[in-house]
Amino acid sequence: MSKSNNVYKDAFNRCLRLLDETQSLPSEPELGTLLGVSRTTVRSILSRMEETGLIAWNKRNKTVLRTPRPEDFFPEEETDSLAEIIERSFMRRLLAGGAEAGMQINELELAREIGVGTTSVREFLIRFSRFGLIEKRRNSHWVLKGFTRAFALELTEIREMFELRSAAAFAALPQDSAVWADLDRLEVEHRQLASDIATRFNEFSELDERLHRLIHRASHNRFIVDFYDVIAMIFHYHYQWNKAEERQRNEVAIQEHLAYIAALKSRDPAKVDTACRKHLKSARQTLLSSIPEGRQAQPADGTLSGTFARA
Amino acid sequence: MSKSNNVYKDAFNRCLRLLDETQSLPSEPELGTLLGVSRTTVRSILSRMEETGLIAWNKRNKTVLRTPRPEDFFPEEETDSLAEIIERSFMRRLLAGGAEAGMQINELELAREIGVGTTSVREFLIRFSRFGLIEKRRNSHWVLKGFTRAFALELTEIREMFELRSAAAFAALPQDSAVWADLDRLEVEHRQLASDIATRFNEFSELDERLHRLIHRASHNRFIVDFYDVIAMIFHYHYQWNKAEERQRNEVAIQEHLAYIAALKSRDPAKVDTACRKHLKSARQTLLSSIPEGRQAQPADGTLSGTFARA
DNA sequence: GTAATGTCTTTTATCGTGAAAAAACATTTT
DNA sequence: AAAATGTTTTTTCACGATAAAAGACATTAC
Repeated sequence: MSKSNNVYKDAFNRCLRLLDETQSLPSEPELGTLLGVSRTTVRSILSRMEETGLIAWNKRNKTVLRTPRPEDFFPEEETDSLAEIIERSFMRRLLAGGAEAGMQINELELAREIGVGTTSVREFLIRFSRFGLIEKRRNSHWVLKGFTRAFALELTEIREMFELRSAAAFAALPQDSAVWADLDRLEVEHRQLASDIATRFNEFSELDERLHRLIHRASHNRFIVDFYDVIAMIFHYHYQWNKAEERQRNEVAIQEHLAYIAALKSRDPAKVDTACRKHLKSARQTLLSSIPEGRQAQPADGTLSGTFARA
Repeated sequence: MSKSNNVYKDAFNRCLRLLDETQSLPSEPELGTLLGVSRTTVRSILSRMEETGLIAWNKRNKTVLRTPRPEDFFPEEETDSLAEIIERSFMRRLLAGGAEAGMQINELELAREIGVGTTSVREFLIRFSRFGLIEKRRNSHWVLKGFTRAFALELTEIREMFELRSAAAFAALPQDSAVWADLDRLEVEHRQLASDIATRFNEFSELDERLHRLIHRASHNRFIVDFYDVIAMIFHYHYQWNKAEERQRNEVAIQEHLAYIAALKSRDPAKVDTACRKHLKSARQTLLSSIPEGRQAQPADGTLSGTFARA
């Protein structure tokens, strides 16, 4: 097996959702742009849609024949890229416990357990190393540094430095900048979510990321913008892992965001600074409270995953 | 060819230099630690040394028979790791000109031109991407962002933020911390270099890196420490590229370093801040002055290297 | 009995290979 | 002639295979 066709399958599924809305599909290049894939992939999608009787396809004519049924879709798990599969699998092991700082990471074993080639695992580890959780020993294995309290403190220290600076830069942006419209839109979405908090509290993390990324972008500094990838990754898995009091936490965070947004709109540096600090402080608390003081919990079944071995 | 034995060759050369100093070599594990390689490699080295008549080897007895001759050494170019070869080759292309922002990077072509497999090039690009000079398009090629003025400004902005914080943390370190001895040692080396500047000015960049790394380590923050890799990489190639006024620049920098060291030793936050700012400001000037305003120069022979292609 | 050497096993680093996907080129349609 | 479709070429992605290097285990020496 050389390469999975997840790009095609994922784009196919997304294209199926498009069928609901129109009677005929646009041109091949247009579809390619829409789905973010090449024309080659678009044509594979169209071929299959024709075969399964979803559309009639003759050159420029792509007429929708019927609404897609559940069985037309490829299974969700077949649409993930290898990198996503490896990341999820790796993070599960990391957070599931038994993964103590100093343990060795075995590429070959990780690859075997996930059922992928070693090259993909190696490339994942290299990419992942920038998050500061693992480290490579020259011509040898990787070492796990652990998702510890120290890690969280180091991460938040940088985050606070970067976000205070970005927020200040944001507030100083000219009135006619497009960001103010983006901010208004985010404010509306925050208010909607706040009023619907009882049922939609789990939608907060996506909104959170969008607001912070918008603010960070005002720094116009690629290192600051890129660093948000580290934060986003950590918070993504942290949210999945720590569901305790999720609703209440998010409710508080939404209010802090609204205050933060108001401060930004005031364009008063002092107010921005205060609101930003307040929110970052509680974000840090949330993250820290989810990390046990000493070490990670042991796995439920009492066995150690083979991926991480004691040094 | 699956893997070059550069680890062995490099360790062999380093071991040869050890022969000058002693009549007999230490135990295998000891040698391994000394050279930073495994016993397997140590034994290969000893085997060859025995074969070429450099030593007599019988179990624990490793007697030196003769001083190594130039022809005993492996050629320098055979001791580089693939990663180093690829990095040098890539940076040469990048800095040699003709590499404008927005150009595409072709993995396959790069691999062919350097004469290595695509896997190694891919891994290099992934590792290199954290420097912020290239960016990956999803399921597609890499894009060159270019070694531009904007890049230098973004880099120095972060550097200044991090170093001011690290320097403050450094000055606050307890008197009995080991770093003060390290700092004293560096001060001595700076004074020695200053008095010998006429002949040894090119040794400054190594000293520069050591001082800044020592200071950054005081932050106790892995992201700050790791970020120095970006700075070190840029300055490394920048120094190789821009030799104009090198001696004078280094002379000035040494004096700034001495003032900076004195400020740190005074442990007065205000003095540290002033000295640090002053040095960072001139470092930024030096870097910026080497980057042409508009774009990189065109290659001398008028042809475009195939590695980078217009978008 | 500790620490070395000798031997065997496992892991890492790198390549060539082949399918998926992108990109380039050629042809047709409007 | 601009923009689509049809066709071919190139590049990316991922794998298995193999030599280098590390690591583990067994044996010997002090």
